[in-house]
Amino acid sequence: MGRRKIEIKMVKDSSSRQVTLSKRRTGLFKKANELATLCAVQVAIVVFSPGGKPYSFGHPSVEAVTERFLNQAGKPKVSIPGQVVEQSQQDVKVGKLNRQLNTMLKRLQAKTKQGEVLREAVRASCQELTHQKPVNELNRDELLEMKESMEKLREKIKGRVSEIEASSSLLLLSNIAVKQA
Amino acid sequence: MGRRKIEIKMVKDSSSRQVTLSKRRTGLFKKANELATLCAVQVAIVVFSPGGKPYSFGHPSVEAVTERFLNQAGKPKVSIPGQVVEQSQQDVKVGKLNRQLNTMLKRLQAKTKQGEVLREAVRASCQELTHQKPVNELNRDELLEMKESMEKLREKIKGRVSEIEASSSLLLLSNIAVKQA
DNA sequence: AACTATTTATAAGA
DNA sequence: TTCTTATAAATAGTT
Repeated sequence: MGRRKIEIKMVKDSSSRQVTLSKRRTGLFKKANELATLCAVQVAIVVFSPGGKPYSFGHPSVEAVTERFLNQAGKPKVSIPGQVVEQSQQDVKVGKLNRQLNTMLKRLQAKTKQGEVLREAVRASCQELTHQKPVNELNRDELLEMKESMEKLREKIKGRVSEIEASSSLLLLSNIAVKQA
Repeated sequence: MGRRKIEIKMVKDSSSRQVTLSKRRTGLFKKANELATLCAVQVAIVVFSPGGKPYSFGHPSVEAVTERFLNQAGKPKVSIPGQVVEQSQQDVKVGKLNRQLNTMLKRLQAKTKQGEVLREAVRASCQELTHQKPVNELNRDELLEMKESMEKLREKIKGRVSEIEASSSLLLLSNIAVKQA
């Protein structure tokens, strides 16, 4: 689309590669925005440059769309207790089940990494609060706001712990079932 | 880009909206593929149609790119204990800290949803194993493979629980620090 | 960043 | 849906 036709191969010159990236990234995001508007769809795009810089576009947000995708991608197609199931779903192959378990494992590994980031953030926040930004330098409203944020976060984390413990128990059960065989 | 110029507004006619979606989605994915090839970058696109159908393009994969994005998006820019910090980092505004806490909260909410999907998957797997696919219909290798998968998964979940508990304790500390003010 | 000559994407129509 | 084609839009090479 320009002065001459180009082959779709990696652009060798690093400098022009960056120019191409910048131009085409802009074009891609514009197209995505048009698609979202014209067709009333959700769209998310994430691009990582070779240097590791992230660029993203999302409607309504990258997080909303990608989480939705990740969640439904892992949603098992096997039957759920208490729900009516079709015959085709009852014929699920064992291999499929195994793939699902592996998918869950991968997701959990990702979450473990996220957990490390989170913990580090909390540590940093704590450090910041107690050593780098003396508490008496904050005004009353800022303190209250921060306190609320932290309390909410703590509640969420507590809830998450019990959820995970419940999952863990179920896994123990299924593990025992296999051992009995 | 066609017979005539169109405004970038939602296409009213449902039928032509679907045609537009189909054509433009194809175009968008093609562009993304070209970008990945020409510029040696990672790209992921996710589109959800109004009906909820997901369409995606990823290089090397949607999962790899979106997980990377989600993991690094929350990485705190505040100082980390035990590391050398630059002066500019020590001047972090309290508002920034608060935004980071809010970001963490959002991420946790997303994880909570994921946890529900996971737990349901485990339930379904257990059900499948004990009721729908009698264990004696599986061969020895299949059983061993499944058992291993489950044990790995259980270990990961246990690890995650202790991580979260650690975070929880730190949060309690920081909460107390605020209260003292 | 701007500027165009071209290529590419695509809106309508079949 | 798929194809055709006139036209709008994107962009490669250049300044």
